Parts: sequence; C-alpha cells; structure tokens
Amino acid sequence: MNFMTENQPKKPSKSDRTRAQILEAARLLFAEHGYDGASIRDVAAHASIDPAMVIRYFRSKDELFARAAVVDLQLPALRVIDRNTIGETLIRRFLEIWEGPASGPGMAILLRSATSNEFAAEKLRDVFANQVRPVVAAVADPADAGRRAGLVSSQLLGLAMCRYLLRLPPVVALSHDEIIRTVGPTLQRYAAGEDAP
Amino acid sequence: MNFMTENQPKKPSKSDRTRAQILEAARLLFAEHGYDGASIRDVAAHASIDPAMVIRYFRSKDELFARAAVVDLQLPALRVIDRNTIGETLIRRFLEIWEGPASGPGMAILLRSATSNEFAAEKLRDVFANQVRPVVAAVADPADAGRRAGLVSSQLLGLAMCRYLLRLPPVVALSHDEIIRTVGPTLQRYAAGEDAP
DNA sequence: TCCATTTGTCAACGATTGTTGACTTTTTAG
DNA sequence: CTAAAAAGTCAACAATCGTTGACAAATGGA
Repeated sequence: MNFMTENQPKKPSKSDRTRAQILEAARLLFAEHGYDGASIRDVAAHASIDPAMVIRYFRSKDELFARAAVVDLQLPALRVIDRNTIGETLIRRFLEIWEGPASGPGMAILLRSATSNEFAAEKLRDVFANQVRPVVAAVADPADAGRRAGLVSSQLLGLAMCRYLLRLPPVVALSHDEIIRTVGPTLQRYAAGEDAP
Repeated sequence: MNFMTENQPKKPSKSDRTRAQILEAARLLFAEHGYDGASIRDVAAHASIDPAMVIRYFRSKDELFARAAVVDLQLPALRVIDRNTIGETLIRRFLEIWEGPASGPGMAILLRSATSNEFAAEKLRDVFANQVRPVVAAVADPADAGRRAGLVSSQLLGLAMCRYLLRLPPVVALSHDEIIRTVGPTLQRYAAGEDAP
C-alpha cells in the first residue's frame, strides 16, 4: 500500500518528509566525506532523527548510498548538439552541474567515493557509458566514440577533482570564462577533432 | 641510538628488514584500497607479522601512511626542459611514473585517499606546488605558472583517475602512443600555449 | 656463558561501526 | 472514541578498528 503513493502523489504522508530529510542529509554528508567518512549516525544527527530510522526507511547503508548516488547530468538532447561547439557546450554544462543554481551533489557523491568504493566506481562508469558517451557519439564516428568520450571524461573528472574535491588553489581561482576558454578547446578536439586514433 | 642507523647505514639490523616489509605491504594496500580500506591488521597479515609490530615500528596508522605516501616524480631538471616539447615530455614521464619498470605506488597512494583524507589531499597539493609547478614555471611566464600548472594537473590527475583507479574501459584501452598523441598537445597548450589568461 | 637489549607474540582495552528488536508515542481510519 | 497501524525512541548486539601493555623468545656483546 505504500507502493501506491508513488503512483498517486497525493499524500506526502509525513513519512515521506522525513524520508526526504534523511536522503538530503545523506547526500550532503556523502558528498562531503565520502562513503566511509559519513556514518549512519552522522546522517541521522543531521536529519535530527534516530539512527534506527535511517535503517527503517532505507534497508542498509549500501542501499542508502545507492539512493543518494543518483546522477542525471541532463546533457543536451542529441539532436540539438552542434558538432562545432560541442567542446564549449560540454564545459558550460559542466560548470552548471557543479556550480549552477540547480546543482546537486550527485557527481560529488560519486567522485568522492569512487576511488575506494567499488559500487561508486561502477556507478560512475555507468554515467560515462550511458550519459557522456552518447553525446560524444552524436558528433563523432561512433566507432571511436568510446575513446573520445574517455578522453573527454579524463579532462572533466580531473578538473572536478582539482577544483571541487582536492581544491587546488590555482584551479579554484580560475574564472568561468578562463575555464571555458582553456578547457573548452581541449574538449572540442577530444570529442570532434580530426586527428587519427 | 636508533637515530644513528640512519646516518651510519652500516647495519641492516634485522629490524630494518621487517620495517621495510611493513612499509612495502602498507604501500601496496594503501594504493589498492585507500587509507580507510587498508587496516593495520591487513598490513600486518601481508607482511606476515603481528599487528602490534606495525605500531611498534611506526607510531600510528597516520604516521605509517605518512611514511608510505612519499612521492618523488623525478621530473626533468629545469635546465634541460625544452619549451617546445614540454607537453610530450610531461606525458611520457607520466606514463613512466604509472607504468614504467621502476614505477612505484606513490601517486596511487595519494590519489586513492585524497578524496576522503585531508592529509593525503594536502600531500597531493604539495606535490603539485613543489614538483609540477616549478617545471611549468620554467617554460612559461612565472606570473601565471600556477594557473598553467593547475590545468596540466587537472588533465594528468583526470587521466590517472580514469585509467588506473576508476579503470574506465576505453581509457584503459588507450595505447601509449595514442595517449602521447592526444594528451601531449593538450599539456603543451596548457603549459606553454600563447592564449591569454 | 651470562646478561641486557632487541624482536616478537598474545590478549585485551575502549571506541566506533552497521544493524536489530523491544518498546512507547503518535497518527489515522472506522 | 477506540483500536490498529505507523512513526519514533532506546538500549544493546556483534564486528571491526587502532592501540596498548605484559610477557616470551631471540640476539648479540662482555
């Protein structure tokens, strides 16, 4: 009967609110301290609730993390992509995802834990294969779209690492314009450049 | 009196050997599973020794990690660097560091834990400031050497993440030549390109 | 050989972790 | 209003963690 509430979004029945509070606290703490660094007790404290409730609503820490680590990059539809500006398009969307007004901690959650948590790593590879790769495949020979998307991801994940997780001072100091002007051309060449593999 | 052994390297006195065994096991496990993922008991088991000995030789897990997380990139001397081939030089050295015959797990240790361990993050920023930045400063206007070195690091750390930690299949599949041919020019432009900041 | 130092073993400590079950309070429906 | 279901509280469990101290074995110099 709880299953119905998803199909009939009429009742935000009190439990849904605390459920959302837990998930929000979890996303925040997972993004900031990683899977191991954020304990269930920390999440519960941040949601002003008992640790047992976290397990009640989500069955385990793993499942809570799985629910928290949902990422939708909302990359442009394939038909709208211009082959000549794909680099700039990607880096602009990158900045929106990480710093835009509607930005969520989704990518930070994955990236923070991907180095020591196999589930997070697999989820990140999924994002690459199902969200980044198709976009690159729309502007390049699908035969080596994987390679090109891999190079694009290496630059974007590296930039995210340095700017948002590692917080390397000179990379933090970069303005949006600087980033677009320097990294954009790199992505353009990786995604749609004419050099042979 | 134990302090003397470092200045007088005469006696490989039995304890130095187990000390080295512990350190080697620690470097291996820290590189593979990160700071949290590798327990002192795991390290001890890998070194075929009692967990208490690990604490005896190194005073704590933190200190053991600090000893294990020593990185010397051995980048080319500043005088030998050619401004026109700095990109290729850097990417070639990168591949040697990670895959060469004399490659150690140093960078993997730092990168694996830098996202969730502040000490590792600080150590990685040190490597950037004291080893990468000077090299870039040798071929570019020292005024924005930090910015350029930051961009270089973003690409190199991202490549390392994708290829060695995350193991993104298309990035793992790249041959050395492909990497040099595609990433080299990027580094060249970041380190010594003529675009304005 | 004898003794002091080093090297190693063992068991246990306190803390933290994810997780569970019994219980109480609150909400909801008839 | 009343009874059932939901929501929340509390204490405790087993496991793992880093770390410690007491004790045994080995080593090496006199």
